[in-house]
Amino acid sequence: MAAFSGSVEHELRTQVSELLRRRYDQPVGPENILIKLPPPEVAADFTLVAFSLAQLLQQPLPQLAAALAEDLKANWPPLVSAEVVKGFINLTLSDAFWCDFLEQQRTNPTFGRSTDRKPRVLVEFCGPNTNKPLHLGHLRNIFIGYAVSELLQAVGHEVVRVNILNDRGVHICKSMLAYQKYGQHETPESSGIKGDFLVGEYYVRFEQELKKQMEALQAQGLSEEEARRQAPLQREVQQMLQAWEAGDPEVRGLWATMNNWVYQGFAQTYRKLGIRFDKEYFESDTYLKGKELVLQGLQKGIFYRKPDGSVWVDLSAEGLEHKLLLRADGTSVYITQDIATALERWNDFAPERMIYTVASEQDHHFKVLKAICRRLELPFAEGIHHLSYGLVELPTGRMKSREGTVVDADDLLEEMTATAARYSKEHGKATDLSEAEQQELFRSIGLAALKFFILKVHARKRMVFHPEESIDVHGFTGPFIQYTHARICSLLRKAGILPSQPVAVAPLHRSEREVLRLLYRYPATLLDAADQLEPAVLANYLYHLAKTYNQFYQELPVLQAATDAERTLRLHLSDGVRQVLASGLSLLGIPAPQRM
RNA sequence: GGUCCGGUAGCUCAGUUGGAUAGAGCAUCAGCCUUCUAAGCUGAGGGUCAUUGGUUCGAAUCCAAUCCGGAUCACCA
Repeated sequence: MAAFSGSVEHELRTQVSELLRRRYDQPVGPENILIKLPPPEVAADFTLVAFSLAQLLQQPLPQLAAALAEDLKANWPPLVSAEVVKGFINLTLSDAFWCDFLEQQRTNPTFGRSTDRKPRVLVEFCGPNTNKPLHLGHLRNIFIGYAVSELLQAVGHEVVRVNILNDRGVHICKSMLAYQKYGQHETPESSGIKGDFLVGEYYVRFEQELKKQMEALQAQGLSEEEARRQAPLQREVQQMLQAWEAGDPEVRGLWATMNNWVYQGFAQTYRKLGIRFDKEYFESDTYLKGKELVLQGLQKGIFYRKPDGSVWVDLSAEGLEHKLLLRADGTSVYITQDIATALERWNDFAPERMIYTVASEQDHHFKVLKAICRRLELPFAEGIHHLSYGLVELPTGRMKSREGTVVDADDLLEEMTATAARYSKEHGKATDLSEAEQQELFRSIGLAALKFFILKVHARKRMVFHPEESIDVHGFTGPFIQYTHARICSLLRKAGILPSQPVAVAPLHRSEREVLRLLYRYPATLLDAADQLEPAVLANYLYHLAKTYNQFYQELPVLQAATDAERTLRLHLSDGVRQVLASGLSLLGIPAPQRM
């Protein structure tokens, strides 16, 4: 059905271009012809904006618009009316056109998706530390990254979904050290605590114990900075990091054990969220690489060495600053690792683009990364793209792990599920389902509420997470769209086998047309959302479609329609909406239950 | 201080890339279930699109300046 993605606009542009050339003997390229969608109060399907054409052709606007409307009516068969209002020409297409569109749409299970193949793209998202559970911030990252992956795939890209595990460093050693001191060989099995939460508890424990030690030292008159440096735990954790880097078997063993606990915990959470990765990259694999690349750059004179031995790059030509790449002791810093990881990904998959789903705090970091890769003339440099999203804040302000204001992903999911269950039971919903089916349903409704609440906001915007609003099921929410879908499914079940013949051309009601116009926009919406890497575009569209369908549903009977032709049309129309809602929700990673 | 991002209804957000009288949801108020799932639908009130100037047939949208909020400018990751 790629043929229908914007085909009317395309055809219209070509027509208008040709008609203008004939009438005024002047070439007007199709790209100069502006087609818009009329506002709701105008009962037309498309609007041709003539202001700029009048200017371009040096013709008086009223005459030009009138002439163009006449020419179009005479030469473009699908058109039944062309009304001129000021500089707008409002175009209405025939009922036959829309019925034909519906028939094509409905019988095409992949309507909206593009069949042409586009280059391979790599999308990184999630990026957790392996010392604590996933939290609300990761959820926004994951939802955006996953939906963008789905969108890119839907429009024809081959997509590689990757995760990056920050599995080494001093913060990882903190939970290890605390476990070593206080753990008493506790395991997820022995404690009954999910692995990532168990490790997280020791991370918190470390910070608490360190704080105690620091307070004792500060009481003796040391500054906070000095107290931190001298605290025994701080020294021990540094020693542990060195032991880890030296490959000490005992430390490495503990590290592997605890990380595996965390990974098992993450895997459970990923499953609940309905996401997966094609490949996971571990920082512990790449943190030593990159050094070679820097030394090559140094040889080529792209970088320079300071007297202390550290290596730097001067990015002032790009409006950036001088950036350290290797410390005086030869060890690499974060950005050096990132170059190495990018190279590894390039070697693994040779993607046209590498999309990094990372919070906007790191906007500057990615500018620098890209600039350095350009300097090194790495083949993937231009393909580096930072998919930047704004922080999630709570009504009380930013989440602070030290202040215990972090919302854990697992807890949140449980709450959403419980709320969905409470609502369903209070309202006597889905009572004909089995216990297991109900549980599954509640989970999918809770997930829908959460994902949609986050995805409906444009990624670049900061957002405040209001718990009460996020679990709402009314209005502009995920459950509302699910509900519309489930209601259509119910309708179609009652209708039995759908009439297979194409709909007879019946005069269309206004609300039927509005639904058709929206269905028609689905392919273009997907292209737009994928192009912008913006799931919110799709989320907004889906809400709009569901809302418009509900208006139709309220206004016109389907099963009890007056004529067979109307009944068939409305059933087909409902089926078309059902299909697009299911398709769109799936791209957002939201399940579409058939009853609720 | 430099750079980047944001500022639209009481609150949370859209706004078809410069087009028609700026739209939704929540909240408030008033209606609609003997008919296909009321997690729905209809209506009302609610706006100096941060401010000021500019660009033009036309600006929430583009440009400039200013104000407010946030992020960033680490030998942290």
